[in-house]
Amino acid sequence: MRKRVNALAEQLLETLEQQGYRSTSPRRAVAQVIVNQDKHFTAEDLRVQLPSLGRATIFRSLKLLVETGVLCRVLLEDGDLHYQLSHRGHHHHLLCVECGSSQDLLGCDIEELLQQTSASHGFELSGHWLEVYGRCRSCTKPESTAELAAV
Amino acid sequence: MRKRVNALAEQLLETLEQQGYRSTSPRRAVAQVIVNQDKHFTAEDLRVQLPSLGRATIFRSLKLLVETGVLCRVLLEDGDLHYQLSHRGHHHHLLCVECGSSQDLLGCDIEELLQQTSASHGFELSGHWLEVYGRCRSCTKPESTAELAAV
DNA sequence: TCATTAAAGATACTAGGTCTCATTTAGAGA
DNA sequence: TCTCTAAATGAGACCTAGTATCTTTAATGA
Repeated sequence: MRKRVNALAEQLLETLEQQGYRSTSPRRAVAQVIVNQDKHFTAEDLRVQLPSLGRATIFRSLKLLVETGVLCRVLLEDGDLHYQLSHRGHHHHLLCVECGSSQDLLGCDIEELLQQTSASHGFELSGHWLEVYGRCRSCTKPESTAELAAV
Repeated sequence: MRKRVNALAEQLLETLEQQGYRSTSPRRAVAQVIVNQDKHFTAEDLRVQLPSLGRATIFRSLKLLVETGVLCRVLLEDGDLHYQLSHRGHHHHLLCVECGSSQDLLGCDIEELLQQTSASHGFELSGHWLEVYGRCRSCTKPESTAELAAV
């Protein structure tokens, strides 16, 4: 388990190195913490888990990881922006408003639909941002432990 | 021209009054400036145009107008959130990345598509956020004044 | 017109992020 | 392996967007 996580963290650092960035010990620490997150997180979350790193270093690392495509930003319903690992190029998220987990939205042919609709408005499409909110399978299960605890 | 704008500003204030909020002179000033904007704007934009109002008042007014549905927030490509007048309930925007203008996206059956796709992920849909970016008709026109000026 | 109470203004504070600058360090080359 | 240099770090000032608090002002119903 530990090994797999470290391997994934290694992968992030390799992505940086391939783009000419150095593999430093603060970056290794950030990568390790990021791959251990089980949901989207904020810079503050990292800061708490890495109290020995400078604040600026954390923000710089996040920015770099977003630029290199390792992380993506997710927009919460209230307008807050969080970070999470990005597994593919352009994609969208299904965000559970209850547990905060997120899945990638697959098989959604929104691009074509948007292309058509934009064209009909005389608009030359260049990009879009889509986030989908709801409750995931385990949060909708009536016999979930959360439900039982609440009763 | 002036009159029409004032009438629209009056309408915003009436919406507030109908919900039990007072029609004060700072709110009238904010409403007037808002209806004069030709694109999405920030609190800072209002502050510059209304230097005599307190900062907190501007933020309070914006918050109130968003809550009452008069304004909506638009997400820019870089993650910045701006404000703009909202003409309908739930809707999406086509944002021109060149001139900053925005149109409402009409005739986009995205809700149904998302409903289906979410369901196939075992996800109970509760909401979504969509912004579409591109270039509007006048910014794509090759003989636009902007193009000529640049040559 | 007066009393009540919402709203305003001033200002301190918070969150999230950037900038500057002196110091440290990764890693390329001798 | 040592040395050099550019890249990266850490500390902390600063910035932007927004909230909280507290005192004063003013809208409105009686």
